[in-house]
Amino acid sequence: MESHDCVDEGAALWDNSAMNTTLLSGLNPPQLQAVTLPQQSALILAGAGSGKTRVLITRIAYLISTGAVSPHGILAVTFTNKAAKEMVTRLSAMLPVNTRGMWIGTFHGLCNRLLRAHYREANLPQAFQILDSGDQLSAIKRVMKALDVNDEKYPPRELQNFISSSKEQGLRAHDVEAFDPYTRRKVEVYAAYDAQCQKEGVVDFSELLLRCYELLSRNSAIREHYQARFTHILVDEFQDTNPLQYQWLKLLAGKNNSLFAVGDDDQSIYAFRGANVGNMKDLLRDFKVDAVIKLEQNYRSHGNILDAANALISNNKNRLGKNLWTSEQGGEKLRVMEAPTDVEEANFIVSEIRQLKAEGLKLTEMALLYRSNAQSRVLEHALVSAGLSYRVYGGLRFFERQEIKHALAYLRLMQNTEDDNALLRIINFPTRGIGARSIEQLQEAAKLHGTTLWDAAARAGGKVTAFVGLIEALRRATRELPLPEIMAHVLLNSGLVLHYKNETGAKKREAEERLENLNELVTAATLFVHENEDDSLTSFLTHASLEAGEHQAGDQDDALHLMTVHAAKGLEFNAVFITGLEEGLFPHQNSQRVDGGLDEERRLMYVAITRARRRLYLSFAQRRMLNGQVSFSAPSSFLQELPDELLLWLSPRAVPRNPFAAFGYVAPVAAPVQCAVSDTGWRTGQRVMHQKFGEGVVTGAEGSGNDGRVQVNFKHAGSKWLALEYAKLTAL
DNA sequence: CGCACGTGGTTTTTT
DNA sequence: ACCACGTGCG
Repeated sequence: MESHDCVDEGAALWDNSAMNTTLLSGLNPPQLQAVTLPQQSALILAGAGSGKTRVLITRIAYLISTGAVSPHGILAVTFTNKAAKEMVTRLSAMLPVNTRGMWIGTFHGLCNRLLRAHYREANLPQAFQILDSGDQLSAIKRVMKALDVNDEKYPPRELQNFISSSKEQGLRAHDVEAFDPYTRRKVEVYAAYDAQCQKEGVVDFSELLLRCYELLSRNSAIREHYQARFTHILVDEFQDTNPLQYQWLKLLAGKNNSLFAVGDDDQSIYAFRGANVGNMKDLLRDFKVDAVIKLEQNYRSHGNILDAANALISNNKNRLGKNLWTSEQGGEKLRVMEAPTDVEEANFIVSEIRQLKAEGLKLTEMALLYRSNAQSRVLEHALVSAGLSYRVYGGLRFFERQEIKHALAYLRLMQNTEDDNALLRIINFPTRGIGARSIEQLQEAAKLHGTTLWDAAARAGGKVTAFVGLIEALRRATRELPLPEIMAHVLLNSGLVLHYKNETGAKKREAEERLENLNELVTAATLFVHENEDDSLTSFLTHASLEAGEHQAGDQDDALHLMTVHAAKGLEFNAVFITGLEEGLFPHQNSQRVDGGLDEERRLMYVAITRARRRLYLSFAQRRMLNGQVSFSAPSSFLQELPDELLLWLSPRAVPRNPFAAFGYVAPVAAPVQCAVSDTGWRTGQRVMHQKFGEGVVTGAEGSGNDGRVQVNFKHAGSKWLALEYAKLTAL
């Protein structure tokens, strides 16, 4: 990613002293300091584009090449499989030793590895299966049904959230404080859910971490073994760790090991899923870190882009403090466009893309970013009409597709008959005449005898018996086969392939795609066998759950990148379009409800801006289709936070400078106004004063004249609808 | 059993 | 506007 990588030089690599020069050349002073730090815990505050991944990898290479540690003693943790893979690849290019002794992986991957190695001590079956969030949700629904929980009062999704976030805080059901009946009921479901998972031999994602944490904290022999082994623990994207992950790291680090954490508090954009930036400050305290190293030189963006990013982020409170700079001063100004509608915004973007393309910039070098997925629609439409190829990132992943999940469920059930989730998924898919009624009977029988559904099915009759026979036949026939052949056999003999082949009419196309995916599944299995030593079925199923897989074709085409700002973190492009910069959309209106929500939105904007290397477009629309209705919004307040002199307006300037910005006043986020066809004389975005409620911003209006009413978001009193007949409002 | 229609929700997401 | 999910009918 960073341009100057220092690899090769054949023989020199084998010579320690020569190698270090090769390794270390091209590092700037703080980077060098970070890489060559003596054994101690450290926090590397690494700004966007400052070479943080490079530092992390070079640090490992340095430690090994100087003999400070053998590969055996390295534990490197990331959040995504992609990051872990990149680390392994770059490291093996840099080091002549093999990377095998090192443990490099995601939190979940590493915990899985530990739990497999010590499954008895962790009280798990050897071949325990991993539930993805979809599986987890259906498991929760089953528990709720069994406990007769009202799913209107307790939406399953909310329970899922409750359980996951409790686990991420390190709390078991009995640890959760419940003072009201509502919470007590949720705790009950939590406890029953965990019991069900235990019985069925499955674990969800957060369970992997919590169970592993408990294993290490309760079993001193195992803990001490790994503490003695992993003398150097390195963590990427540390700002994204949740409390449990941090506790896990602390446990492994013990008293003597060093924790080398790399992160950027300004790029913390995952608080909504439990990430705790506070871990950075805790780290300083808990590990008595005396040297915080800041990587502030940016190798990615031109000066103007960086200045804009710095200006924006300086509005945030509670930063650890960091200011990016670059030797690439100046560059182009940021281009700002106000369009009347979302459609015209998209058309403008298309014409700019065409222009850039004509100038020789590849489509892959451009990215279209937006705050929410729904926004891609209009953009896609414009791109299709213009004949520009693009790829939307995010969305359904390979192993999450329905047909793939069905196929894997057969394998899971064959391997572990206790897996009720898997059984329920396929007992009647393809349909074999086992209806809801029969399934209910099975569940009752299982409950009555305290057995699994499989055992109940074995004792049932008729069509259920045939199903049990099918699974057993599949198991028998594939016992001795290699993985890809098991896969192919199951696909053909389960009736899955036939089912999709028989599809006609409207569903034909869809079925064809599903068949292709099933084919791809055999390919994936073949690939897996080639790439992994452990080519067992269990191992493949784990791979499927833990690595839902980007498994999409078309990477080689010259296609534009479309994605949410979240998905863009860690990437960079020559030209970036940040779209939909409207108050209520970006910053998103919902962020208002959350403590620190606006700051997180601002960090998100910071991430978006810093993706651009040379050219950055900022665009917004006065009016757009939102949730099936036309809504009107004011320009994003973030635009006001960017210095005037860095902006090049391609449309007449629409954003007034905020005279209060200097005093730290930030207007509340206004919701996009729906159906704002009104004649009240008040325009959304207008700042107003009310005698009782004080200062606020008009966020909506309807009706006309004194019969109308306006919605005002007050700085202190919150959002209110006011009838104009009575309310005395003055414009500010 | 399978389809048709109705209903509710709609920020961001990795494992 | 659109999608995912659930219920009720043929």
